[in-house]
Amino acid sequence: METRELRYFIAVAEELHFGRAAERLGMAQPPLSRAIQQLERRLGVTLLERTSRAVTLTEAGAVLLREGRAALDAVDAADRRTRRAAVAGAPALVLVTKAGATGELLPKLLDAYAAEPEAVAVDVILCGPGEQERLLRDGRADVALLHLPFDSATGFDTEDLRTEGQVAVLPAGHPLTARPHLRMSDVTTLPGLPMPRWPRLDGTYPDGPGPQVRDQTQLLQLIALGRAAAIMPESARPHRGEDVAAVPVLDAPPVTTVIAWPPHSRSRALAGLVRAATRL
Amino acid sequence: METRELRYFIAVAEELHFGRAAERLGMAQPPLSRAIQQLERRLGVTLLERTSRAVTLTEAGAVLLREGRAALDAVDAADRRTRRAAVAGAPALVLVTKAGATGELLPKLLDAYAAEPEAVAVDVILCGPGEQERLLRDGRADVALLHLPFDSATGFDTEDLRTEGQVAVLPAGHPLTARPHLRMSDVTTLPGLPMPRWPRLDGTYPDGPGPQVRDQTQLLQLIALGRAAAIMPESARPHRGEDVAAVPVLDAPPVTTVIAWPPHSRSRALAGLVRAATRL
DNA sequence: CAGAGACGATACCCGTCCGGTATCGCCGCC
DNA sequence: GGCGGCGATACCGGACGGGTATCGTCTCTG
Repeated sequence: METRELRYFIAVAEELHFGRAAERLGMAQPPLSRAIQQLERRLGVTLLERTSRAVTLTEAGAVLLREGRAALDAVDAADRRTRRAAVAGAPALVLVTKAGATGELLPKLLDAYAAEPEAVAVDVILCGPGEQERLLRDGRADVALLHLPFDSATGFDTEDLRTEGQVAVLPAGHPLTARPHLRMSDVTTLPGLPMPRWPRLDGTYPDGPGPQVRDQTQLLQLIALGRAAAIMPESARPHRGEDVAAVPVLDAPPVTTVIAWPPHSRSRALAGLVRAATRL
Repeated sequence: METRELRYFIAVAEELHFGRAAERLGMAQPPLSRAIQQLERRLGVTLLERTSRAVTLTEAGAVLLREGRAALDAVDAADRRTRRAAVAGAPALVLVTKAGATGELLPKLLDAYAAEPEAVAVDVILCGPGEQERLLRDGRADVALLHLPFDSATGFDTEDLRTEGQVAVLPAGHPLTARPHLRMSDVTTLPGLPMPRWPRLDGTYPDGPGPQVRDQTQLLQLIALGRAAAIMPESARPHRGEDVAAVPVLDAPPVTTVIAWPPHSRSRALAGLVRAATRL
């Protein structure tokens, strides 16, 4: 099976329409039809059920869509990491983490690693929630800082770095800020202070009462304005009070920050960074 | 990057010899040379350093060898799992585990799962130590029973099933068998009873004094003959005494049996099997 | 020191296969 | 019943993969 065939099939399986898939691939429809037929013939498997009105996935097609995406990610990762490895003076490691979520842990880690004799240049990518896994999987990043249980570390090697409780972040002066600590139920049901809605991976937002937010800054501003409340790890709490206050939430699930990397990529540089992280 | 190019490069990178690699690939040497040049040109990266006497990997080449193997495994997995998904009546799940190492856990699991209403056929593969990961990675198997810390579950999702201590297995009548329990140091230094040597993944054996063994049966026979001793999980201990005796080893690392599967393959059947396993 | 041998690169040729255009067959819908 | 949308088929040209023959270079040897 060639990656070209995989790319073709995935386009068709996602569009469920040969014409649109061909357009997306920048080619004409007939060779695409033929390529899919050939793929089916070589596999000995029917991947798509076609009528002149609709195209649907067979069960085997659904399997190939799932597995094929993972395989293409792996091929892309090989491509990207190889290219990066060849550029002299380029960052030898790319670290990805959620924007504004690691507090002082990230600078500490970078400093500690940079102090090592064999340290190499480390690039940092800050991205939105949930994107880290994809970057790690398709080779745009080599290592990530993740927050369990929010992020999923499935398929990666990890080392635990820190476990912490969560705090409720509320507008300064809100009655609850006088309390020494809170419970989840105190915070999730506040009238007039709904929890914000974060975008899904595809950019759409779930339904609900809360305001839509894209990043930490927006969130803090909304809280300061008295339009929202949020629960976040202690270390993500803003330190200089910008009209917001933080109160520990006793029964919020603890958050573990882990350093994660693809299990097969045990380069010297990566090993050094992981070592530096675990010594923090 | 096409899988054909990856296969070619990996062959050359492993052989470090274009002629032998071409032979292994069943093709002539010149087109192979050209394909590698083209791959290097497209990547914009030198992968191999050639003289007329030797071929060596560049750093980027080493990266592509590692990453490319993983990528090819992922493509092969997509191929195999798609083929299997299409065959009606074929086993919908393939479980792999080390031959003779799971004791009664495996039949219990299969029975428990088979009793479920939506159970599908499960094939079982028994293989040598260390091979499970590869089968899981390249799609010949869907789920595995692994023994931490002996096997590595990196890159897979897992659920813990059981943790147990280890026992020393000794020839019946050996003085140590009278003791109620032992320490590692008691067993590893026994004069005339060396620990056996297991084959590596490539089939070669490490150097050392112990006899070479390939499976559990050989091992037990050698122990019964008074030629070896071994340390193994309690559940792997032979139950009908075949001239061997087992004594708990207090300070041996505990062994955890886990059920493991590729993180992206969350099929209904697999989920059912994992559920049955965790309920045991 | 010259010649043989090993090895990767180059030159050149042929067949296959990929991709394009034109068109067909089928089906739902005004 | 004709029109339009959609996937399949037919056919063609060009690119590319793979084969054989040969070269350039380096090393070892008689």
